[in-house]
Amino acid sequence: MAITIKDVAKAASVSPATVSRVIADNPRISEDTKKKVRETMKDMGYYPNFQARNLVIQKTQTIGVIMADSATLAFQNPFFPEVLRGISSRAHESQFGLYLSTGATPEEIYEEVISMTQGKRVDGIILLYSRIGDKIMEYLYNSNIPFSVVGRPDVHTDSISYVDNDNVGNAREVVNYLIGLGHQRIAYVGGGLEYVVSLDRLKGYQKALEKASLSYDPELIVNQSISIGLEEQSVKRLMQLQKPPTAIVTHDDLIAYELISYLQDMKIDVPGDVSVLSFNNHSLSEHLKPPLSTVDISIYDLGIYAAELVLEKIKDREAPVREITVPSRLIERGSCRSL
Amino acid sequence: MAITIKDVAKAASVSPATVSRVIADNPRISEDTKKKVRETMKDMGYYPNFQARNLVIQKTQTIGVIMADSATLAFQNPFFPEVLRGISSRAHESQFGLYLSTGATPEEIYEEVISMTQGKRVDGIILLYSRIGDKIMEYLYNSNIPFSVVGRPDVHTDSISYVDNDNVGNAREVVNYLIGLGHQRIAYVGGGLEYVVSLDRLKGYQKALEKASLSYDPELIVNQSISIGLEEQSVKRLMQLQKPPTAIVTHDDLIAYELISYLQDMKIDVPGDVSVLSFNNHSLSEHLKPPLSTVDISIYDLGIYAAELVLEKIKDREAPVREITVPSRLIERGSCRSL
DNA sequence: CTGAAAGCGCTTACAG
DNA sequence: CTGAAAGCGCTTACAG
Repeated sequence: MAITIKDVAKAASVSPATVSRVIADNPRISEDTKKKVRETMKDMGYYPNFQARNLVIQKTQTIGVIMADSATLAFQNPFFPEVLRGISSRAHESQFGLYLSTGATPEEIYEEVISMTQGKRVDGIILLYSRIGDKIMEYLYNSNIPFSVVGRPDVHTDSISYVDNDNVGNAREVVNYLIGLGHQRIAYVGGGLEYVVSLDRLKGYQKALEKASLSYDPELIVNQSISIGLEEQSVKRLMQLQKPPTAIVTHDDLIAYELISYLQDMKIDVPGDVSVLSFNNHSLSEHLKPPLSTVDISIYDLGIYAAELVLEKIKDREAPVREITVPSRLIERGSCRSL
Repeated sequence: MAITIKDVAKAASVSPATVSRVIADNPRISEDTKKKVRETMKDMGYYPNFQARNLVIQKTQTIGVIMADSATLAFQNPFFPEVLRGISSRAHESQFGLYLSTGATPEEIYEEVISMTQGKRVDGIILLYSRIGDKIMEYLYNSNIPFSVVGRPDVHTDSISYVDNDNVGNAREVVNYLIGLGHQRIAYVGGGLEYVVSLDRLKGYQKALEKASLSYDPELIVNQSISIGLEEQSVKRLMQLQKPPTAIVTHDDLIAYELISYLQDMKIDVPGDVSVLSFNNHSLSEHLKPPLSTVDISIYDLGIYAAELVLEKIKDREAPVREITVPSRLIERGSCRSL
C-alpha cells in the first residue's frame, strides 16, 4: 500500500494532524517542525491522496469539459483542440485538472454530466457549445453547479456566464465586406440550426443584406448539420440556381476547402467565378491555394476565458455572472475578389 | 449538502450497508428490498459520491491521458483529437473517465503525472508519445502503475504494453513505392529525432535505399522539431542542393501542404517537378490540390488499443504485456508521379 | 505550537 | 437476507 500521512507522522514523531498542517503550510506550525516533517515526507516519497483530501474538503480541483457528441466531426474540427489548449492553460495556472466527457450520444453525455457533478468528480463544468433546448445546460442552470459556456446560451442568457464572439456582428461585417466588393448574391453555408452560433451568424447575414437593401433569398442558405460534413449535393444545388451566388460564406476553413474542391470539380474558379470567405483561420489556410480569407475568432482565448469564468464561480458561488466577448478579426487573403 | 447513503437508508428504513449493497446489486439482498431502496434513491435523487467510494475501494475508474507539451503544436496536429476520440470511445465502454494532463512543459507534466498517480487520481496512464530518454516513461516503468504507450518505447520495449504502426515497414514501403516510380533522390522531412517514430521511419527509409543500392545522403534529411513548424529555410536548402530531390516524404499532411506551398512559391510544381508523399491522411487531403498521397495510420484505432491495453493492466496487474501493431495503408492520390 | 477525536461518504468483513 | 462497526486517508474544530 502507498505511504500515508500516518506513516509520515510516525517517522517524524508528530501527529497526523501536524503533518496535515505542514502540507497546508499552516502558519501556526513552527518552522522547525515544518522542516522536519517536510524532510521525512521527501525521504519517504509521500504524496497526498486526493480522494481522501477531496472527500473531506468537498472539492476536487478539477473541471469537467463537455463537448458535443464525439460521434460527430466535432473532434475533427480544429476548434476542439485549440479551445482545449486554452482551457488547459488557464486550468493549469490554478492547479486545476481536466476531466473529459467521453459519451458518444447526447443521452450518454447527459448521464455523464449528472454523474460527474452529483458524484462530485468535478467542481465545475465547461460546456463547449451552446445548442437550442439543450438538456445539459438546463440541468446545470437548475442545479447550483458552477459552469460556463463557450457560446451564447439561448435561454437564461443573462444569468449564465459565457464567452463568445460577436457572431451577429462578425457575420454582418463579413457580408458587408462582400457587398463592398460588389457582391449581391451571397450564399451562406452554416452549421446546424440547433447551434446558437449558426443562428446568430444567420441573423447578422440577414441584417447586412437588409441594411444594403438586398433581398433575403432562402435558396442561398445551406444549413449543414455538423455531423455529416459538407454535402456535394448542396453545393451543386447552390450553383445551379437560376441566379447562382457570386460569393459564399462558410463557417469553417476546412469546410471552405471542401467546398472549393467541389467548385473546382464543377469548373468554377475561386475567386475568379465565386468568392469564398470563412471562419476559424486554420493554420493551413494561409498556405493553401487559394489562400483563404477568413475570420480569426481567437479560439484559444475562448478557452482561456471559459476556464476563467468557471473558476470564478468555483471560487465564489456568488461571483457575478459575466459574459465575455472575444474579439474577432477578418483576415483578407486571396479567396475573394471585387466584381 | 448533497444527499447521502445515510439519508436514503433512513428514508427506506434500512441500514446504509444495505443501500450500498443495493447499489452494488449484491445478490444476497432480496428483490423486495432492492426495489424499495431503488425507488427511494430515485425519489430522493441520490447519486453516489465517487470520492468516498473510490477512497474505500482504492480505485478511480479514470485513465490519465498524457500528451506532449501543449506549448508545442501537438494540439494543432490532428493526431491528437483523433487518438483521443479512440481512447474516449473505448474508455466509455468500460465506464472509465478521462483525466487530461494540462502542463505546458515537460517538467510540469512530469510533476503532474507523479501527483496524479501517487495521489490516486487515476488508475492508469496512457502516454500519447514515445520519446528517447523520457523521464515519465521511466517513472511509470519503475513504479507499478498500469500504463500503455502510443508508440514503441525505446527502452524496456519488451516489458511495456504499447500500440504502434510498423513505422520502419511503413517508411520502407513508401520509399520503395517512390523508387518504383523511378525516383532516386528522395528527401525525408521528419519530426524531431527525440521521437521514436521519427527514428523508426528514418531507419525504414535507409533500409529501402540500401536494398535498392541507392546511397544515403544526409543532406536529404530534414528533422523538423515539432515545436517550430516547418521552416521555409529547410525547404529552400533542400531544393538548392547540387542534386535536389525529385521526391519528398513528410511525416504529416499539414506539413506536406505547408511544404507544397513553399515549393509553389519557388515555382516548383507538385507533382510535376517534385513528388510529395505523407503520413496521417487528414480528412482534407483528398479535397486539396494536389490530392495528397499519404499513409493512413489508423489513428483512431491507435487510441482504441491504447485504452484497451491500459484497461487490461488495470483490471489485472499481472496481465501479460502486449504489443499491438495497427495496420497502415498507403493511399495513392495525385501528389506523386513516375519519372 | 501541537494532539486527540470526530467526521467526510462510502464499502465490507463479521456476526447473526 | 440484513445490520453494527471498522476503516479508507485525509482535515479541522476543539482543547490545552
